[in-house]
Amino acid sequence: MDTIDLSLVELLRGNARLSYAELARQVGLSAPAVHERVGKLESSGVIRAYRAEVEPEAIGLGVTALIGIVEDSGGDTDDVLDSFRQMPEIESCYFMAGVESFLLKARVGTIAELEQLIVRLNRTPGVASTRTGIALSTKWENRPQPVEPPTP
Amino acid sequence: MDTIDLSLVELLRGNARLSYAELARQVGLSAPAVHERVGKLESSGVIRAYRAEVEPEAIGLGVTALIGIVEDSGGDTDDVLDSFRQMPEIESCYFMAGVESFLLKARVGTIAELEQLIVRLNRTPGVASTRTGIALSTKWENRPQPVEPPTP
DNA sequence: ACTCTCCGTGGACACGATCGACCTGAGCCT
DNA sequence: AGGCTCAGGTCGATCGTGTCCACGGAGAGT
Repeated sequence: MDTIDLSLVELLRGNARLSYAELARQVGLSAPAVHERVGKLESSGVIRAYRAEVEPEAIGLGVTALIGIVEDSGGDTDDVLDSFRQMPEIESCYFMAGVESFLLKARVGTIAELEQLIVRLNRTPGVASTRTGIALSTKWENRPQPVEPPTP
Repeated sequence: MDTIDLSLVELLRGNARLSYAELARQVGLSAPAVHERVGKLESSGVIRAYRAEVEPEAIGLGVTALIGIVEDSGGDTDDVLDSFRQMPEIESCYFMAGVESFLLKARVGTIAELEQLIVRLNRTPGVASTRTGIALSTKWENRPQPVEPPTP
Protein backbone atom coordinates (compact mmCIF):
# COMPACT_ATOMS: atom_id res chain seq x y z
CA MET A 1 0.00 0.00 0.00
CA ASP A 2 2.24 2.80 -1.23
CA THR A 3 1.62 6.19 -2.75
CA ILE A 4 0.77 4.76 -6.15
CA ASP A 5 -1.80 2.37 -4.71
CA LEU A 6 -3.31 5.31 -2.89
CA SER A 7 -3.53 7.29 -6.12
CA LEU A 8 -5.18 4.37 -7.85
CA VAL A 9 -7.74 4.05 -5.09
CA GLU A 10 -8.38 7.76 -5.23
CA LEU A 11 -8.82 7.73 -8.98
CA LEU A 12 -11.18 4.78 -8.87
CA ARG A 13 -13.20 6.33 -6.08
CA GLY A 14 -13.70 9.29 -8.33
CA ASN A 15 -14.52 7.26 -11.42
CA ALA A 16 -14.70 3.51 -11.25
CA ARG A 17 -14.90 3.12 -15.01
CA LEU A 18 -11.48 4.52 -15.84
CA SER A 19 -9.59 2.18 -18.12
CA TYR A 20 -6.35 0.60 -16.98
CA ALA A 21 -4.60 2.50 -19.73
CA GLU A 22 -5.91 5.78 -18.38
CA LEU A 23 -5.01 4.86 -14.82
CA ALA A 24 -1.55 3.94 -16.05
CA ARG A 25 -1.10 7.36 -17.63
CA GLN A 26 -2.24 9.11 -14.46
CA VAL A 27 0.15 7.30 -12.15
CA GLY A 28 3.03 6.96 -14.60
CA LEU A 29 3.15 3.19 -14.84
CA SER A 30 2.42 0.73 -17.63
CA ALA A 31 -1.04 -0.70 -18.06
CA PRO A 32 -0.09 -4.24 -17.01
CA ALA A 33 1.53 -2.94 -13.85
CA VAL A 34 -1.62 -1.03 -12.97
CA HIS A 35 -3.70 -4.07 -13.81
CA GLU A 36 -1.75 -6.14 -11.34
CA ARG A 37 -1.84 -3.53 -8.61
CA VAL A 38 -5.57 -3.02 -8.92
CA GLY A 39 -6.05 -6.79 -8.90
CA LYS A 40 -4.16 -6.98 -5.63
CA LEU A 41 -6.14 -4.12 -4.14
CA GLU A 42 -9.30 -6.01 -5.03
CA SER A 43 -8.26 -9.38 -3.69
CA SER A 44 -6.81 -7.92 -0.51
CA GLY A 45 -10.16 -6.31 0.20
CA VAL A 46 -9.07 -2.69 -0.04
CA ILE A 47 -11.38 -2.26 -3.03
CA ARG A 48 -14.61 -3.99 -2.14
CA ALA A 49 -16.75 -3.29 -5.18
CA TYR A 50 -17.42 -0.98 -8.06
CA ARG A 51 -20.87 0.52 -8.02
CA ALA A 52 -22.87 2.85 -10.17
CA GLU A 53 -24.38 5.57 -8.03
CA VAL A 54 -27.98 6.00 -9.05
CA GLU A 55 -30.53 8.72 -8.40
CA PRO A 56 -32.81 6.83 -5.98
CA GLU A 57 -36.00 8.53 -7.20
CA ALA A 58 -35.34 7.25 -10.70
CA ILE A 59 -35.64 3.66 -9.53
CA GLY A 60 -38.66 4.19 -7.35
CA LEU A 61 -36.95 4.71 -4.01
CA GLY A 62 -38.06 8.18 -3.11
CA VAL A 63 -38.23 7.82 0.66
CA THR A 64 -35.10 7.72 2.80
CA ALA A 65 -35.24 7.06 6.51
CA LEU A 66 -32.69 6.77 9.28
CA ILE A 67 -33.72 4.43 12.01
CA GLY A 68 -32.18 4.00 15.44
CA ILE A 69 -32.64 0.63 17.09
CA VAL A 70 -32.61 -0.11 20.81
CA GLU A 71 -31.78 -3.73 21.50
CA ASP A 72 -33.59 -6.00 23.90
CA SER A 73 -31.38 -6.77 26.87
CA GLY A 74 -31.90 -10.49 26.27
CA GLY A 75 -31.44 -10.46 22.49
CA ASP A 76 -28.55 -11.86 20.51
CA THR A 77 -26.90 -9.17 18.46
CA ASP A 78 -25.91 -11.52 15.66
CA ASP A 79 -29.47 -12.74 15.27
CA VAL A 80 -30.74 -9.19 15.09
CA LEU A 81 -28.13 -8.42 12.46
CA ASP A 82 -29.16 -11.42 10.43
CA SER A 83 -32.75 -10.26 10.52
CA PHE A 84 -31.71 -6.83 9.29
CA ARG A 85 -29.67 -8.39 6.54
CA GLN A 86 -32.80 -10.08 5.24
CA MET A 87 -34.46 -6.75 4.69
CA PRO A 88 -33.26 -5.37 1.39
CA GLU A 89 -34.60 -1.90 2.16
CA ILE A 90 -31.83 -1.48 4.73
CA GLU A 91 -29.01 -0.11 2.66
CA SER A 92 -26.60 0.60 5.51
CA CYS A 93 -26.21 -0.71 9.01
CA TYR A 94 -23.91 0.78 11.65
CA PHE A 95 -23.28 -0.71 15.06
CA MET A 96 -23.26 2.26 17.36
CA ALA A 97 -22.04 3.32 20.75
CA GLY A 98 -24.91 4.61 22.89
CA VAL A 99 -28.40 3.58 23.84
CA GLU A 100 -29.32 2.79 20.26
CA SER A 101 -27.21 -0.18 19.23
CA PHE A 102 -27.82 0.21 15.53
CA LEU A 103 -28.42 2.95 13.09
CA LEU A 104 -29.98 1.89 9.83
CA LYS A 105 -30.37 3.77 6.60
CA ALA A 106 -33.35 2.50 4.66
CA ARG A 107 -34.77 3.42 1.29
CA VAL A 108 -38.31 2.61 0.22
CA GLY A 109 -40.73 3.79 -2.41
CA THR A 110 -43.51 5.17 -0.27
CA ILE A 111 -44.35 6.15 3.27
CA ALA A 112 -46.65 3.15 3.41
CA GLU A 113 -43.71 0.87 2.71
CA LEU A 114 -41.72 2.66 5.39
CA GLU A 115 -44.53 2.02 7.83
CA GLN A 116 -44.45 -1.67 6.99
CA LEU A 117 -40.71 -1.77 7.43
CA ILE A 118 -40.93 -0.14 10.86
CA VAL A 119 -43.61 -2.59 11.93
CA ARG A 120 -41.42 -5.46 10.80
CA LEU A 121 -38.44 -4.01 12.66
CA ASN A 122 -40.43 -3.63 15.87
CA ARG A 123 -41.57 -7.22 15.58
CA THR A 124 -38.03 -8.49 15.09
CA PRO A 125 -36.86 -10.56 18.08
CA GLY A 126 -34.15 -8.69 19.94
CA VAL A 127 -35.46 -5.26 18.98
CA ALA A 128 -36.83 -3.33 21.94
CA SER A 129 -37.72 -0.09 20.17
CA THR A 130 -37.11 1.95 17.06
CA ARG A 131 -36.81 5.66 16.41
CA THR A 132 -37.26 6.82 12.83
CA GLY A 133 -36.18 10.03 11.22
CA ILE A 134 -37.24 10.83 7.68
CA ALA A 135 -34.82 12.45 5.28
CA LEU A 136 -36.63 15.16 3.36
CA SER A 137 -33.78 15.34 0.91
CA THR A 138 -30.34 13.88 0.43
CA LYS A 139 -27.96 16.77 -0.07
CA TRP A 140 -25.13 14.42 -0.94
CA GLU A 141 -24.11 10.93 -0.15
CA ASN A 142 -20.87 8.95 -0.11
CA ARG A 143 -18.79 11.81 -1.34
CA PRO A 144 -15.25 10.46 -1.64
CA GLN A 145 -12.88 12.47 0.46
CA PRO A 146 -9.35 13.05 -0.69
CA VAL A 147 -6.90 10.73 1.00
CA GLU A 148 -3.61 12.23 2.05
CA PRO A 149 -0.49 10.14 1.65
CA PRO A 150 0.65 8.56 4.92
CA THR A 151 2.82 11.01 6.87
CA PRO A 152 6.40 9.68 6.73
CA MET B 1 -36.77 4.31 -18.70
CA ASP B 2 -37.97 0.85 -19.65
CA THR B 3 -37.20 -2.63 -18.44
CA ILE B 4 -33.90 -2.77 -20.26
CA ASP B 5 -32.72 0.50 -18.76
CA LEU B 6 -33.66 -0.85 -15.38
CA SER B 7 -31.63 -4.00 -15.98
CA LEU B 8 -28.66 -1.93 -17.04
CA VAL B 9 -28.89 0.18 -13.91
CA GLU B 10 -29.20 -2.94 -11.82
CA LEU B 11 -26.19 -4.55 -13.46
CA LEU B 12 -24.06 -1.44 -13.07
CA ARG B 13 -25.08 -1.05 -9.45
CA GLY B 14 -23.79 -4.53 -8.89
CA ASN B 15 -20.58 -4.03 -10.85
CA ALA B 16 -19.76 -0.69 -12.36
CA ARG B 17 -16.84 -2.04 -14.36
CA LEU B 18 -18.80 -4.38 -16.59
CA SER B 19 -17.89 -3.85 -20.23
CA TYR B 20 -20.49 -2.65 -22.68
CA ALA B 21 -20.09 -5.93 -24.52
CA GLU B 22 -20.92 -7.85 -21.35
CA LEU B 23 -23.88 -5.61 -20.57
CA ALA B 24 -25.07 -6.14 -24.14
CA ARG B 25 -24.98 -9.91 -23.72
CA GLN B 26 -26.88 -9.70 -20.43
CA VAL B 27 -29.72 -7.59 -21.78
CA GLY B 28 -29.79 -9.05 -25.29
CA LEU B 29 -28.86 -5.95 -27.27
CA SER B 30 -25.84 -4.95 -29.29
CA ALA B 31 -22.93 -3.17 -27.69
CA PRO B 32 -23.56 0.17 -29.45
CA ALA B 33 -27.19 0.14 -28.36
CA VAL B 34 -26.14 -0.41 -24.77
CA HIS B 35 -23.51 2.26 -25.11
CA GLU B 36 -26.12 4.76 -26.18
CA ARG B 37 -28.60 3.79 -23.48
CA VAL B 38 -26.02 4.02 -20.73
CA GLY B 39 -24.89 7.38 -22.11
CA LYS B 40 -28.46 8.65 -21.87
CA LEU B 41 -28.83 7.29 -18.35
CA GLU B 42 -25.70 9.20 -17.41
CA SER B 43 -26.61 12.49 -19.01
CA SER B 44 -30.18 12.39 -17.73
CA GLY B 45 -28.81 12.05 -14.22
CA VAL B 46 -30.14 8.60 -13.44
CA ILE B 47 -26.58 7.34 -13.15
CA ARG B 48 -24.68 9.94 -11.19
CA ALA B 49 -21.26 8.40 -10.89
CA TYR B 50 -19.26 5.22 -10.83
CA ARG B 51 -17.31 4.74 -7.67
CA ALA B 52 -14.99 2.15 -6.24
CA GLU B 53 -16.13 1.16 -2.78
CA VAL B 54 -13.11 1.10 -0.53
CA GLU B 55 -12.48 -0.33 2.91
CA PRO B 56 -12.24 2.91 4.89
CA GLU B 57 -9.65 1.60 7.35
CA ALA B 58 -7.31 0.89 4.45
CA ILE B 59 -7.14 4.56 3.57
CA GLY B 60 -6.79 5.81 7.11
CA LEU B 61 -10.42 6.58 7.85
CA GLY B 62 -11.10 4.29 10.74
CA VAL B 63 -13.58 6.43 12.65
CA THR B 64 -17.16 6.83 11.49
CA ALA B 65 -19.56 9.20 13.20
CA LEU B 66 -23.15 10.19 12.67
CA ILE B 67 -23.87 13.73 13.71
CA GLY B 68 -27.25 15.36 14.19
CA ILE B 69 -27.35 19.13 13.76
CA VAL B 70 -29.86 21.51 15.32
CA GLU B 71 -30.09 24.74 13.37
CA ASP B 72 -30.07 28.23 14.81
CA SER B 73 -33.48 29.77 14.41
CA GLY B 74 -31.90 32.78 12.69
CA GLY B 75 -29.51 30.88 10.44
CA ASP B 76 -29.72 30.47 6.70
CA THR B 77 -29.97 26.82 5.72
CA ASP B 78 -28.11 27.27 2.44
CA ASP B 79 -25.18 28.93 4.20
CA VAL B 80 -25.00 26.10 6.69
CA LEU B 81 -25.06 23.61 3.87
CA ASP B 82 -22.24 25.43 2.09
CA SER B 83 -20.17 25.28 5.25
CA PHE B 84 -20.78 21.56 5.51
CA ARG B 85 -19.83 21.11 1.90
CA GLN B 86 -16.43 22.63 2.63
CA MET B 87 -15.70 19.90 5.15
CA PRO B 88 -14.46 16.89 3.23
CA GLU B 89 -14.88 14.60 6.23
CA ILE B 90 -18.64 14.86 5.80
CA GLU B 91 -19.37 12.09 3.37
CA SER B 92 -23.16 12.28 3.46
CA CYS B 93 -25.62 14.99 4.37
CA TYR B 94 -29.36 14.47 4.81
CA PHE B 95 -31.86 17.21 5.43
CA MET B 96 -34.19 15.77 8.00
CA ALA B 97 -37.62 16.23 9.42
CA GLY B 98 -37.51 16.78 13.17
CA VAL B 99 -35.62 18.89 15.67
CA GLU B 100 -32.29 18.07 14.08
CA SER B 101 -32.31 19.62 10.63
CA PHE B 102 -29.36 17.66 9.32
CA LEU B 103 -27.85 14.30 9.80
CA LEU B 104 -24.25 13.99 8.72
CA LYS B 105 -22.13 10.96 8.22
CA ALA B 106 -18.48 11.77 8.72
CA ARG B 107 -15.34 9.70 8.44
CA VAL B 108 -12.04 10.68 10.00
CA GLY B 109 -8.83 8.95 10.92
CA THR B 110 -8.78 9.41 14.66
CA ILE B 111 -10.96 10.45 17.57
CA ALA B 112 -8.85 13.58 17.84
CA GLU B 113 -9.81 14.54 14.31
CA LEU B 114 -13.44 13.84 15.13
CA GLU B 115 -13.15 16.17 18.09
CA GLN B 116 -11.79 18.90 15.85
CA LEU B 117 -14.57 18.35 13.37
CA ILE B 118 -17.23 18.66 16.07
CA VAL B 119 -15.64 21.84 17.37
CA ARG B 120 -15.67 23.27 13.85
CA LEU B 121 -19.29 22.25 13.40
CA ASN B 122 -20.33 23.90 16.65
CA ARG B 123 -18.57 27.08 15.60
CA THR B 124 -20.28 27.12 12.23
CA PRO B 125 -22.73 30.04 11.95
CA GLY B 126 -26.27 28.74 11.87
CA VAL B 127 -25.49 25.67 13.94
CA ALA B 128 -27.11 25.71 17.37
CA SER B 129 -25.98 22.34 18.63
CA THR B 130 -24.65 18.97 17.56
CA ARG B 131 -25.18 15.45 18.77
CA THR B 132 -22.62 12.87 17.79
CA GLY B 133 -22.93 9.12 17.72
CA ILE B 134 -19.88 6.99 17.02
CA ALA B 135 -20.15 3.93 14.81
CA LEU B 136 -18.18 1.11 16.39
CA SER B 137 -18.39 -0.84 13.19
CA THR B 138 -20.01 -0.60 9.82
CA LYS B 139 -21.89 -3.82 9.23
CA TRP B 140 -22.64 -2.86 5.66
CA GLU B 141 -23.11 0.26 3.66
CA ASN B 142 -24.84 1.24 0.43
CA ARG B 143 -25.99 -2.24 -0.32
CA PRO B 144 -27.82 -2.02 -3.64
CA GLN B 145 -31.35 -3.27 -3.29
CA PRO B 146 -32.98 -5.10 -6.15
CA VAL B 147 -35.28 -2.86 -8.16
CA GLU B 148 -38.53 -4.38 -9.26
CA PRO B 149 -39.85 -3.45 -12.71
CA PRO B 150 -42.60 -0.81 -12.54
CA THR B 151 -45.95 -2.49 -12.01
CA PRO B 152 -47.87 -2.13 -15.30
C1' DA C 1 -49.02 5.52 -48.79
C1' DC C 2 -45.30 8.62 -47.57
C1' DT C 3 -42.19 10.36 -44.51
C1' DC C 4 -40.15 11.49 -39.98
C1' DT C 5 -38.24 9.96 -36.04
C1' DC C 6 -36.57 6.76 -32.89
C1' DC C 7 -34.07 3.03 -31.93
C1' DG C 8 -31.88 -0.59 -33.21
C1' DT C 9 -28.08 -3.57 -36.10
C1' DG C 10 -23.66 -4.65 -38.50
C1' DG C 11 -19.18 -3.45 -40.06
C1' DA C 12 -14.80 -1.08 -39.48
C1' DC C 13 -11.04 0.33 -37.10
C1' DA C 14 -8.41 2.17 -33.34
C1' DC C 15 -7.69 1.41 -28.64
C1' DG C 16 -7.49 -1.25 -24.44
C1' DA C 17 -6.95 -5.64 -21.75
C1' DT C 18 -4.15 -9.14 -20.77
C1' DC C 19 -0.65 -12.82 -21.33
C1' DG C 20 4.10 -14.35 -21.51
C1' DA C 21 8.92 -13.31 -21.85
C1' DC C 22 12.32 -10.71 -20.19
C1' DC C 23 14.73 -6.93 -17.20
C1' DT C 24 16.24 -4.67 -12.91
C1' DG C 25 17.28 -3.62 -8.18
C1' DA C 26 17.05 -4.96 -3.17
C1' DG C 27 18.10 -8.08 0.22
C1' DC C 28 20.50 -12.06 1.69
C1' DC C 29 23.58 -16.12 1.90
C1' DT C 30 28.11 -18.01 1.23
C1' DA D 1 32.35 -9.26 -3.47
C1' DG D 2 29.65 -12.41 -6.18
C1' DG D 3 25.71 -14.54 -7.22
C1' DC D 4 20.61 -16.28 -5.95
C1' DT D 5 16.06 -15.22 -5.50
C1' DC D 6 12.11 -12.67 -5.60
C1' DA D 7 9.09 -8.76 -6.24
C1' DG D 8 7.60 -5.86 -9.35
C1' DG D 9 8.39 -3.53 -13.35
C1' DT D 10 8.52 -2.98 -19.01
C1' DC D 11 7.79 -4.58 -23.76
C1' DG D 12 5.47 -6.78 -27.49
C1' DA D 13 1.81 -9.56 -29.34
C1' DT D 14 -2.82 -10.99 -29.59
C1' DC D 15 -7.46 -10.66 -29.13
C1' DG D 16 -11.53 -8.52 -27.37
C1' DT D 17 -13.88 -4.06 -26.78
C1' DG D 18 -15.31 0.81 -27.50
C1' DT D 19 -17.06 3.75 -30.57
C1' DC D 20 -18.16 5.89 -35.07
C1' DC D 21 -21.01 5.56 -39.08
C1' DA D 22 -24.20 4.13 -42.55
C1' DC D 23 -28.14 1.69 -42.96
C1' DG D 24 -32.92 -0.53 -41.84
C1' DG D 25 -37.53 -1.42 -39.74
C1' DA D 26 -41.65 -0.13 -36.63
C1' DG D 27 -44.96 3.27 -35.32
C1' DA D 28 -47.15 7.92 -35.38
C1' DG D 29 -48.78 11.79 -37.76
C1' DT D 30 -50.35 13.96 -42.21
